Amino acid sequence: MENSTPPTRGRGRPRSERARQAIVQAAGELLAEGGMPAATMEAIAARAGVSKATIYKWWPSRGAVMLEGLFELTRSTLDVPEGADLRAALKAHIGALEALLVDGVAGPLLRALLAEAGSDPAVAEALRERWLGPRRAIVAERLRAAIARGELRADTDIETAGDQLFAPVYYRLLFGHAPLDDALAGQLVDQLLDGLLA
Amino acid sequence: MENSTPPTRGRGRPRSERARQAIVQAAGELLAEGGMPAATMEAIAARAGVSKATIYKWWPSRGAVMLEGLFELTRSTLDVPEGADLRAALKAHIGALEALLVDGVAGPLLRALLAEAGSDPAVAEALRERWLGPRRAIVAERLRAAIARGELRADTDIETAGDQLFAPVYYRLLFGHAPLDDALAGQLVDQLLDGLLA
Amino acid sequence: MENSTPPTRGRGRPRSERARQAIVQAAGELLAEGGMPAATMEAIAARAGVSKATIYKWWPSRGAVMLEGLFELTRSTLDVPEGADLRAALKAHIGALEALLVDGVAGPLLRALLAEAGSDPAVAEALRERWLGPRRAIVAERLRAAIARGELRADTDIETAGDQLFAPVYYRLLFGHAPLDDALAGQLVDQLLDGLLA
Amino acid sequence: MENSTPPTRGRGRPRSERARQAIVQAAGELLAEGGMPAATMEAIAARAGVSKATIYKWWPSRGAVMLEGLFELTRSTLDVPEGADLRAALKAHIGALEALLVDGVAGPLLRALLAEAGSDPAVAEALRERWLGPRRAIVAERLRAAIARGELRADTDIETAGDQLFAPVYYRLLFGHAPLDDALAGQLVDQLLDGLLA
DNA sequence: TCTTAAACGAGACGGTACGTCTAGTCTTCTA
DNA sequence: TAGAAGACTAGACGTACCGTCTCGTTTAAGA
Repeated sequence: MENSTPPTRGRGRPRSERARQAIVQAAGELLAEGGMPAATMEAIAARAGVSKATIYKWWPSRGAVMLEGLFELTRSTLDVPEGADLRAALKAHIGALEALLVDGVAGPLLRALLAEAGSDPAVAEALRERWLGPRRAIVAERLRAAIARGELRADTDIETAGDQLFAPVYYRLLFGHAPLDDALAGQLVDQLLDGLLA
Repeated sequence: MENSTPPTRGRGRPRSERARQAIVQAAGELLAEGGMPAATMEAIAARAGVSKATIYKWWPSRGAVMLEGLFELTRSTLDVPEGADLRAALKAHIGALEALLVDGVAGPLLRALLAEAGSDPAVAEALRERWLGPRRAIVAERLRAAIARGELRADTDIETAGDQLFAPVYYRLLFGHAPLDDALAGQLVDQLLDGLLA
Repeated sequence: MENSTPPTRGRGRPRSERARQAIVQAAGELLAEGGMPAATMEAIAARAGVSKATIYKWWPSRGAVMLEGLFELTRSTLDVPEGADLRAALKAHIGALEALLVDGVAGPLLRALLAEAGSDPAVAEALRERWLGPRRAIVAERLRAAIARGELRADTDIETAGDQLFAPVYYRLLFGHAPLDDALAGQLVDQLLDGLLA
Repeated sequence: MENSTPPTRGRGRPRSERARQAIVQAAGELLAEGGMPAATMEAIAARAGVSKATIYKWWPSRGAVMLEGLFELTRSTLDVPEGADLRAALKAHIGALEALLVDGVAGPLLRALLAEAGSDPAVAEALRERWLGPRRAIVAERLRAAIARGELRADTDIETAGDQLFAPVYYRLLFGHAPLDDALAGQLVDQLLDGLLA
């Protein structure tokens, strides 16, 4: 009878979970300390106490390491406040995204990944699939439900509405022309729902 | 007031305008062809038929070269449609930005510069001062006038409104999750002005 | 006196003779095919269908594996033609050495070992003890007997005479400036015994 | 009119003679200190205060660097004692070769090069052309003259005679089974010229 | 027959050198 | 004196092999 445990426990020495974590963490630390140019493979390996070959064995590029770092950091940040009303729920989502990006390494990490995405389609794809997609899906679902309830206009373009709620957060992160503060989420939601017209 | 003396004509051989243009153009071409990793200083110098030292003599970094490339490409794209009404004027502005980014090298150029901005504050500053600032100022002025006319609500946050109009364009450029098409400008303006509420 | 207990037969699985042979043979094949740089431990293990750890368990270094390869190849090449006269016996010895080195892997093997001997005294020692020594001893004995018989001059330096008979074979093997052919053995012996003087 | 100075003084920065010497010297020192495994490209570059790229720019391999080192060390060791009689001249030649190899780095250098010659035909060729050839040519000429004078037998094989004079020196260098001392040269010449027969 | 223990294959690990590439700087000649 | 050519130092790149280390498996001796 077949063994049902899935990962097909191989014969050789198993992959070191300790090494995996040390690599991902070292990458994040270096990025936070010295920006993208400091997070070289060489430095990551040295900081993690790991051989470069070990990194290349499990990740095809620096971008891939950082992707894993980003997803590890933000594994449990998609919890959706179920009961809240639409306005509060949207503000909560945007506020959570801001909180995620404004401190810690997630902000620099995401900036580095957007840079890599320019020349590495795999990184771009992963960002869309695993970062952007889930967040947009939650909000899209909320908006769709609100339209169905008659709370929002029927001709609302959900894609674009999502952009208008989330895009400013990335925009301010990247250009740095305005702060990512508490007021932002409120203004984004209120202005979009109520409209600017007098 | 403009300085009329042609910038301190020194003793020796004057700076070659031919070289300047060749460098900036070569940088743009390489970026368009092979993305950021192809636009090395070495490759730019070779393509432009120029010595690397000449590039370093006039620009402090690759980012600075690309900044000049971006500004050269988009020198005359801030012409504002004076007479139009608010709605049309905003759509025209957003549409012009989309057109600028969607074809040619301005899109990749801007992505590269946002990456560099992460580790080079001078690039970040230049982007804010010379790219973002003028565009935001024009729209901010429009919005301010509309508020004064009583056309828009008095409590409108102009900064945030500008973000909600422009940020989605960069957002789609960087993540590539949705197209930068003609419909976008219209949806952005209409949804923001009218609001989403039924 | 020989120990008669077959080397402390322990409890566990006995050493695999099949593995030993596969390793030594693989090393020789790889050396013959791609020279020294091809005969890596990794490649030997792969070719032999053996784990690297198994090699390191029984040999301390690559040099040691190759030593065993050399001695295995040449186990029974010291048979001495008893009855022949001095001149014929010496020619037979040199000819046998040439034959050994000129085809098969013994030549490249010996070259590799001489290289290793430069940085590994154990290899140098083993080469002297087990390769050079026995061959020189046989010839030295022959020469000593001939001196005793009055056939050779009493002031002959046996060490140096041995060198003059054997060294040219290695010399041509290593530098490749002249062939290791049949004529060589005859010329070496005749010129040394008869002298060059007219 | 063409410039007659041969090396076509180019436009750019000229090759640094200081770097060339430092590299060759560092290679020799490292070889002397730690044998072949210590003379890595990395270590040579570090010791010479030179970038690895500079080494690879001028030499295709470590073997090529060492070849240049050997030839530099032994540039002026082919001076032939013209007037001496045959016996004395041969002893002088062999003694000079011994002196060259017995101290300093020439011995280890030559051993390293013979190892490389096994897998790099260019090194083998260079050794034959520039190391072995000149030395053998001088002795061959001497022997040829002696035959013409009737001092040596007419049927002497000059190639083989050269081997019998020189090969033992390399043989002892490589195997280390007997010293490279002053007596050797005398014995080699006397035994070969006079023959071993009583 | 069952236990025990050594040797085995597979293969991941930390380390180190490889040869290549790019960044910037420096030196020389030419325009 | 600017510019082109090109050699220079510095250091990261991704690859390969080293020798060591866990694993799970195999094989025979001893209980």
